[in-house]
Amino acid sequence: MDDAPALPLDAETMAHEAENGHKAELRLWLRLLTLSNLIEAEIRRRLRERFDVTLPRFDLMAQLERAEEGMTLSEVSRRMMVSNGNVTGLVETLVASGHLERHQSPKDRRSQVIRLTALGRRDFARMAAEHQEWIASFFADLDEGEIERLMTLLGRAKASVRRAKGDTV
Amino acid sequence: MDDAPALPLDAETMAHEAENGHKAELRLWLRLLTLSNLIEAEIRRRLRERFDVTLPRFDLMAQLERAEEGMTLSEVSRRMMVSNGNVTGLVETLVASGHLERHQSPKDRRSQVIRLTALGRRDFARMAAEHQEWIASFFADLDEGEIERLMTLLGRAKASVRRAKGDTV
DNA sequence: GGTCGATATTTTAAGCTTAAAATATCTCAT
DNA sequence: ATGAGATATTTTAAGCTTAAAATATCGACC
Repeated sequence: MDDAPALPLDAETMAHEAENGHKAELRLWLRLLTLSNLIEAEIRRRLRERFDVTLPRFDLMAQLERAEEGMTLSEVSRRMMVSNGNVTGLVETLVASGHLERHQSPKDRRSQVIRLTALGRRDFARMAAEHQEWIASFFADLDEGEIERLMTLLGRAKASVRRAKGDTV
Repeated sequence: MDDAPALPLDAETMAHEAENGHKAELRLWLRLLTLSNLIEAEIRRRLRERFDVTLPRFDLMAQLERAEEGMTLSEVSRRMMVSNGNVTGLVETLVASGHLERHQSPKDRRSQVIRLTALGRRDFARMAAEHQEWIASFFADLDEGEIERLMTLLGRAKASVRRAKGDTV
């Protein structure tokens, strides 16, 4: 903690910094974030415009799509990586709009199982089809090899982040 | 709209889909989003824990760091890519905490110029130093070449998305 | 000089998100 | 059986975010 935290940087180190003086890793993070936000904002805009639905609601329905027997709120919350309370509110809305149904779990009286209704499945299918086309068009200028390399590198980055997060623990 | 929207997929197409039946582009988007969210959540957590500050406030201060003469709210709003009303609220908070000062613009009575105070510069410098170390550690398992390739591919992806967004207009 | 469209900012309403606290129920070791 | 700790859910308070409407001012054109 005490060793030279603010030493002037040598020439080689400087050469690795960008025009804005940021380290390569920081520039990478900013580019990643910008791209992610750019895509997400456009998806939100289109979901709203085309289907009058929010992204969180779409994501929740996506989690339930393949769960024929439904899922508990906790399971949805874990998969979406959001808080329990968050899911409570989203489910409330989607039950009210007729897209979801909830039942007490027969095995655990603490739990509720939620499931897409017929309306929910129908509406989600429509939205998912367009959504997939949007995404494909976003990356249309990348060839197969580039997509493959991006997948690999992002996978390695994800592993690195998980390792780094845990290091502190 | 009428031409065969749901034709069964041929073998070659199927081969390009993943275990979960998603197209490569969709899997790429999900991986990108997951990584971005993973990093962002950890940064939010650490900023809160270490400095009791939120990410949007940190981002706003970051925008002002190099603007010796300050910036207008609109300029900040454009650079942060968030709404004007959003900036209004963040500035309110940071002025109250003594990190920002605001002045009427001498040239335009509609505009206000905001600038970091001495406290703001000092606190931001402390936070930015740690923040940069966090990011570096997150990507520590990637070598220089991998970071370089990721930067390039993300840059190409960004260009593709911008092109695709505009296509509809 | 007056008017009109553009720009800067604020306000408002709606919705998302979280952490933390409160309830209810479950599980399991004794 | 029972009591403790774990788990499922909801509630609450605080904060972020946006779109849209409302104000105020600017700039340019007639």
